[in-house]
This record gives sequence, C-alpha cells and structure tokens, in this order.
Amino acid sequence: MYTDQKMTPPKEITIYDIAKALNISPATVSRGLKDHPAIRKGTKKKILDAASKMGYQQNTFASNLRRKRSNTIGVIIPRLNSYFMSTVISGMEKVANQSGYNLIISQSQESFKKEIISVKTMYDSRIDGLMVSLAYDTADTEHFEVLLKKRIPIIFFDRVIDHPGCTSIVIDNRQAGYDATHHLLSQGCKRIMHLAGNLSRNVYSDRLEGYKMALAKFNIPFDPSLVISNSLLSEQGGVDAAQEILTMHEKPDGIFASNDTSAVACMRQLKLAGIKIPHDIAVVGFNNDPISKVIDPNLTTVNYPGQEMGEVAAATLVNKLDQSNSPGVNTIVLRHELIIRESSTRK
Amino acid sequence: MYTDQKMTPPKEITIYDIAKALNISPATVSRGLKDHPAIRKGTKKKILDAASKMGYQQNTFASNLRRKRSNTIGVIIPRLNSYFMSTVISGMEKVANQSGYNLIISQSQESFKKEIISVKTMYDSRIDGLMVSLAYDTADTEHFEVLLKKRIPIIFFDRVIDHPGCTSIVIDNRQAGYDATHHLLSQGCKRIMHLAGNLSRNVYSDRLEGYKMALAKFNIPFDPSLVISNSLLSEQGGVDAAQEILTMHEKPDGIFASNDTSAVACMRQLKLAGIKIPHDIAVVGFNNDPISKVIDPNLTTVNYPGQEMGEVAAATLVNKLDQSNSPGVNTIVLRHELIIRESSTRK
DNA sequence: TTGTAAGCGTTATCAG
DNA sequence: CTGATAACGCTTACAA
Repeated sequence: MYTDQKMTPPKEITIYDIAKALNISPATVSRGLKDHPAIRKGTKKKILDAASKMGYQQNTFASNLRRKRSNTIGVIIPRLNSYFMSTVISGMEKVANQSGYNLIISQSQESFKKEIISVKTMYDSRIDGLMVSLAYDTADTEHFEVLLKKRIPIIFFDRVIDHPGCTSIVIDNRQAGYDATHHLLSQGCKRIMHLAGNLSRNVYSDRLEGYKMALAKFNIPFDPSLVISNSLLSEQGGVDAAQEILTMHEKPDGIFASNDTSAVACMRQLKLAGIKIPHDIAVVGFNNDPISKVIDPNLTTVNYPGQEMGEVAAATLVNKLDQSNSPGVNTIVLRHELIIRESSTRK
Repeated sequence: MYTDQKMTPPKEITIYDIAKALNISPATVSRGLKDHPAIRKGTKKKILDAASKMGYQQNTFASNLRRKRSNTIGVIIPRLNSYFMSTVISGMEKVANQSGYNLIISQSQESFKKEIISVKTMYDSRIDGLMVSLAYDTADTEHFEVLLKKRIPIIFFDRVIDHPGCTSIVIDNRQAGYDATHHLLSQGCKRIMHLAGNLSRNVYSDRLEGYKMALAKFNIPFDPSLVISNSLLSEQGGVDAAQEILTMHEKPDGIFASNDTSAVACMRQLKLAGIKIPHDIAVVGFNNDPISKVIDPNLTTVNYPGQEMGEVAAATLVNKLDQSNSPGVNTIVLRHELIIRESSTRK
C-alpha cells in the first residue's frame, strides 16, 4: 500500500516497465504482446502474465503514430434518425467491432456543405477507411479526393456515386422500382403516381427508371405530371402529395412512393379524405420500415436489408484494409424483395 | 511537377517542414498553429499561410500521444435499431461534433458480457469520456471502475444506475408512469395491465412505481397478476401479452405498456381477436415512436425527448471535459409529456 | 530467438 | 516573443 500523498496521476505501465521487471528488452515485450512468430512460448507467457498482473494497457496513440494507422473507420450518413439508417449502422458496428475497428460517425444533415466538413473531420482523425451515403444535394466527389489520394479506401452504400476505385453497395433499385410498379399494374392500376426523391441520387432516379420500364411493358405512356420529384420524402412530403392528388381532376389509381414514411403519411391523409385504399388507390412504399406493418391497411413495400447492407459494407472495407490484395470489386448488389400486403391487393 | 517514379507514399508535411520553409523553429510553428497568446500576429499569419499552402495536416496521433487526450467520446448503448436510440445518437453526434469531439459507438446487444467488452474497448481507445445506457442484464458497475479510476468521466442516460461522481440524464419515469396510469384511470379503467421490462432497470421499475402510485390514488389495490415484467418489450412481447389477455377470465380494461413497440404489437393482436380499442381496452404506450401515430387508433403515449437527451448528455460531458471546474451535477431530469390520442380516450 | 536504437510528429518546459 | 530540447510509448530494421 502506498499513499498517493502528492495526488500525482498514477503512472501508466509501459512496455519498458514490463521489460525491466522481466529483465528483457522492450522490443521483446512488444513482440510478445502481439504474438510475433519469432518468440519463445515461455517468454511470451511470462510477458503476458506480467502485463496482466501489472495492469498494462497498450498506448494506442504511440502505436498509431508508429504504424500510421488508426484502426478506425469513418461513417458519413445523411441522417441518423430513420429505422433504415439505424439498422445499417448497427450492422456496420457489429462487423467493425469484431474485426478490431472502431466506428466514428458523422451526419451530413442532408447538406453537401456539411458533408464536406465531415470528410475533413474524418481526414483529420486519420481514419483508415470511410463508408458514405451521400447527402441530398451532394453535387460532386471532389471532397473525397483528398482521402483517395492518400489511398484511404472509400465504400459508398445506398446513395452512391460511381467512382473508379471505390466499391458501391446497393440493391437493384431499378428492378425494385420495376417490381413495385409492375405489381400495381398487375392489380389493374392504370394511372400510377410516383413519389420520388432527388433525382440526382441514384436510388431515386433508378426507381423512377424502373417505374417507367414497367409502364412501357404494359404499354402505358409515361406521364411526367404523375411524378412528384425532388421531395424530401418526409411526412410532410407525403401529406403534400395527398393534397395534390385530392385536387386532381383525374385522380391516380395507384401510388408508388420511394419510401415508407411518405407513403404512410400520404395514405393517412387520403384516408381522412374518404379515399379507400386499396380500392380507390393502391399504394406501394419502399424500405419495409416498421410503420409499414402498422398502418391500416398494411403497406406493400420493398424490403431493403439495412443490417445486411451495413455488414457487407463494413466487411468489404475491413477486407480491403486487412489485405492489400483484395479484389477491386466495383459494385455489390444485395437482394431486395417486394413484400405484398393489403395496401395494394384488390380481390 | 514531379513524377513519382518510385511510388513512394508522398511524404507528409510536418511542422518541421513549415519551420524550415519559414526559417523559424518547429516550436513556434506549433504555437502559431493553435494561436498561442505569446506569438506575434505577423508570424502567426505567415505560419498559417505556409501551412495551408503546403497542405499541412496535423498529426493527431502525435498530438494525442503528447497531450494524453484523444478528443474522442465513447457511447455504449444496448441496441442501435430503435427510433428512440437513433435520435439520441443523432443529438450526441451533433453536439460532440460542434465541440470538436469524435463519437465512437458500441452496442452491448443488451448483454452484460458484451457491455464489459465494450467498456474494455473504449478504455483501450483512450476515450476522454463515456456515455452509457445500460444493457438489459447489467448487474453491477464494477466494469466502469477502471475508467473512473483514471478520472475519465461517465454520463449515464436513459437506463442509468446511481453512481457517486457520475451524472445521470433521465426523465421522471415515475411521474411518467403515474401520468399514463392516472390518465387511464380517469378514463374509467378499473383493471389496468402493465407491460414492464426488466425491473432492475430504473426506467422500468420507476414506471411500475408510478403505476402503483396512480392506482393507490384511485384506491385500487395493486394486483401483481396484472403486471407482466422482464419482457424485452419487443413485438413478440406485445403479441405474447395479448395472447395472455385473451385467455384471461376477467380481462383488463386498460393497458399501460412501457414502450410503443410492444403496445402497438399488442393492440394489433387484440384487434385481430375482435377487441375494440379503446372501448373494450384502452391502451397507453411509451416513447412517442413514429408508429404510435400510424396505428389505428392512434396510440396515447409518453413523449420521450431522445434528441434532446442526446444533446444534453453530450453537452454535459463536453463541459466536464473542457473545464475541470464544472459542477458535480448528480442528475438531470428532462421534461416528458403525455400525448393523449384515440387509443385511450372514451367519449 | 532476442537486443539495440532510431525514429514517428507533437508539445511542454525552460532558457534566452 | 522565440528557440532548443526532451519526452510521449511504441515498432521495426538491423545486428547479434
């Protein structure tokens, strides 16, 4: 027992202390601690024992400084307040943690400007790799170049942009849009409205394309006035769309919305106005949010595997970081699935 | 233009390079970069200019090593896949970022064991401070001592535990439970069932206490058989509760569930069985999740200010970190609010 | 299989 | 106001 009379912060144990205690060199301790192949078993055991007995904690700063790596992965997302995003992050954290990486997270708040700042922050934190889903109005990828120039790998997911040398993780949004629209058409819909997001984001433009393809398949001419684009797909967006529908002379008989939040908000508003769903208007959403199973009638939607997307993105990145010989995959496409519920089925 | 023929990684610019270019000492550069008071304005400007011209990026590892600080805050939460948690994290990230801290996040997956590992990871990452919401079955706080011993401050939020020297951020769960139950009673309910979580977690035991207090106020004896506890309050938990209710001889006429997920799942199941809500059974949930506004009838619930809780927790921690003279606050209580909707109102 | 020693880039202390 | 210098704790050639 010693009395810490001067209140000096208790001295940290370093590999030097262990070395001294064991009468060996710090280098050997360093090696023993991370079982270097060229070290005798007995020595290693002694080192490990002493380390835990003495309460040794490795100093990551020193290690990072020396190795020029942080074992940290950055994530930049538009917003962290949707069910989808939280499941994505959950998946990323799981894989990253298992592989010995920390996750640092930053929100761009859907703003290009804030995204640029976030990238700068990540850069300054010396992340080993980055995973990004683009903000609403991100216009170019200039801000990522600084990382790429330093050979810091970037994975885009969900809202991606094509960039040579970067892998993207997506679902086949075009096919999903096609599936959703095709389903509505096959239920007898003739005038299908589409609620889209910002069309410079792949996820929304691809879904729109799928929508058009399905129409073409049924020989229905594309009517631009049936597409509401550049909405934020928020609750308000759904309500606004409903208002617009209610003022239309020739109302649509189907709606394909690019997310569940807006689909549900729109449905509720339409229901209030006395419109019967799916009888008058059939509705399909996107994401398979929990709310889709709660709204009455239950919402037909496209299952978007968020947790899996997060896991795959992180696993891909970790792979790139841990082995430089990793293949230069361009795009990974995850499976989506149209989940048919009552909001779109007409008997 | 130089051609990087040997593919050597481009040399990093350090304060030495700037010093050399300006014919001053590295120490001065270091000071200039973080505007030390004792430095001439002109010199500072020269340094800043040179730094940005040469593309200088400060090496955080070296700085951290020297200063023994990481400017990183850790967060440990049970799960990152609920609306509530994602809003909490969103708030934390916002404040932390504004104050120059990074956030690293780890999920305990509701497991005490994993929580212990998470704390260890955080410790090894040399976080400056920690914010924690406890796992389902965390039994003691032994695992946090290692941090506290190093004077690393810990803030508990939501699922807290009383610990001298740590601040807790909560809402008044007892009062909220009272409000919810009182409301049901005032609507004429006589037999109110309570869906609780693990009663060793403050949030659930406090709400149960509030429930009991309200009963007492109305002179209704507490009936333990009306409390389902130690459920995970998942969808399945709600469904199970409904099944149990359906088999009861004397059915309850009200339900107070400790979260919206289970409340909604329970409602749906009861509706399927032909029970009218609120007429036969009135329901109140907790959290004000988006689903509460979607279920039919809309769910009466307690608004839990997640974003605000995150912001307050982070602000409190940052304050502790940035000024050592910060007051030793024990508990911060945020305002909750009973939001009355149709699921509990009988005309 | 182990030891030696040279950094990694910054900041704090002390001296000028 | 500025400079010299010594850490901070670890890793890794290179040597033994």
